[in-house]
Amino acid sequence: MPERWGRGPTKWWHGEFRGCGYRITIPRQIILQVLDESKEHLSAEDIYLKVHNIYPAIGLTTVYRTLELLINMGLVFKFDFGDGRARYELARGTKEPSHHHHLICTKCGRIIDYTDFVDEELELIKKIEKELSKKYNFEIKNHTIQFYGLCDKCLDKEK
Amino acid sequence: MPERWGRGPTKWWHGEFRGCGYRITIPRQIILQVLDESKEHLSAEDIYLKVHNIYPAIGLTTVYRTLELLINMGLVFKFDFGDGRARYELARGTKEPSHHHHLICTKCGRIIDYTDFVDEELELIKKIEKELSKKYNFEIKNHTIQFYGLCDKCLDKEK
DNA sequence: ATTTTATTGAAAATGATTACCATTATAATG
DNA sequence: CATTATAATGGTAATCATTTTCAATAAAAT
Repeated sequence: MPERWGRGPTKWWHGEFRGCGYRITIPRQIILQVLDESKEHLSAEDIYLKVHNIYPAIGLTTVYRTLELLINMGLVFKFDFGDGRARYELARGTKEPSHHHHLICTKCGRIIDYTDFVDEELELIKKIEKELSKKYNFEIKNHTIQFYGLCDKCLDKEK
Repeated sequence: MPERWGRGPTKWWHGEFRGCGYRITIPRQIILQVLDESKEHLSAEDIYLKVHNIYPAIGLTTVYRTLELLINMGLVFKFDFGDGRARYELARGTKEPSHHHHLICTKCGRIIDYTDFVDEELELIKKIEKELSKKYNFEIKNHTIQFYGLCDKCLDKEK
């Protein structure tokens, strides 16, 4: 759904920004573009490097600051895979609805996204979400299911 | 099951240590004691402070080192709730089998352990684990289910 | 075009975790 | 029990991701 709002590079999230009283700036546009173009779980530095390729004047500080803003707006999710750096991902990717279920190798840090059992999982998750948010009066915005262990390569190396 | 292996402070994990060629030292004993006596999700510093109360000569470095050792031995699990500090927990508590399913408030960092739906969840988790480990040749050692959002107190404050 | 004020970027500060290294303590051996 | 080899320790310094600070800049309202 590109360019639905008139000519020029007007994007879907412009309205969200204006609605919150935030300004639309070049760094913010490019950071969102980078997030939108990558499916991977990007660290702040990953994002910084990609952004830097497009527009070198943008600093790492701005990347962190913008990510925090986007998280508060609900446009970005932050993940922690236990390797000391956070990962960021567009909440509502322009592609399919995101599914944050991972296999994480505790040795090499590899992250495998699996999409098996999506239906069964989401059914259970939805049910749990409903009950828990009622019981604990908790507003659930996101969830993760992570399996930790050793990937095939690291299992081989152990022998 | 206290003191089953003769007199003196012989613990269940002594065998595990000797089997791996590791020495049994005072810091290690106290760190394990502290972990065993707390149910909470302790940070390294939490553990350090508790350990320090029992035996002040033990340093923070040793706490970190010992935790890493215990993780590699499979006796301790490390968690990351996204607040910048890792949390540690005995894998096989002397109490009930541990269940790492949490509600995490992204505003104040509060962590709620819920034990609802345990049976349903574990049934699905077990099934998924079986299939995924086969499909990806991945040795699964642990898993987490986390829901992120706003807790009741932080919801109140928003108004 | 001017003005207000949010946003930015560089550098410094912070906080958790890790590396270094000389000292100490465990446990194997005589 | 004394000796010895070496694993383990603890304090300090280093590292790395993330935040804070602050003067300069740019967005958008006027």
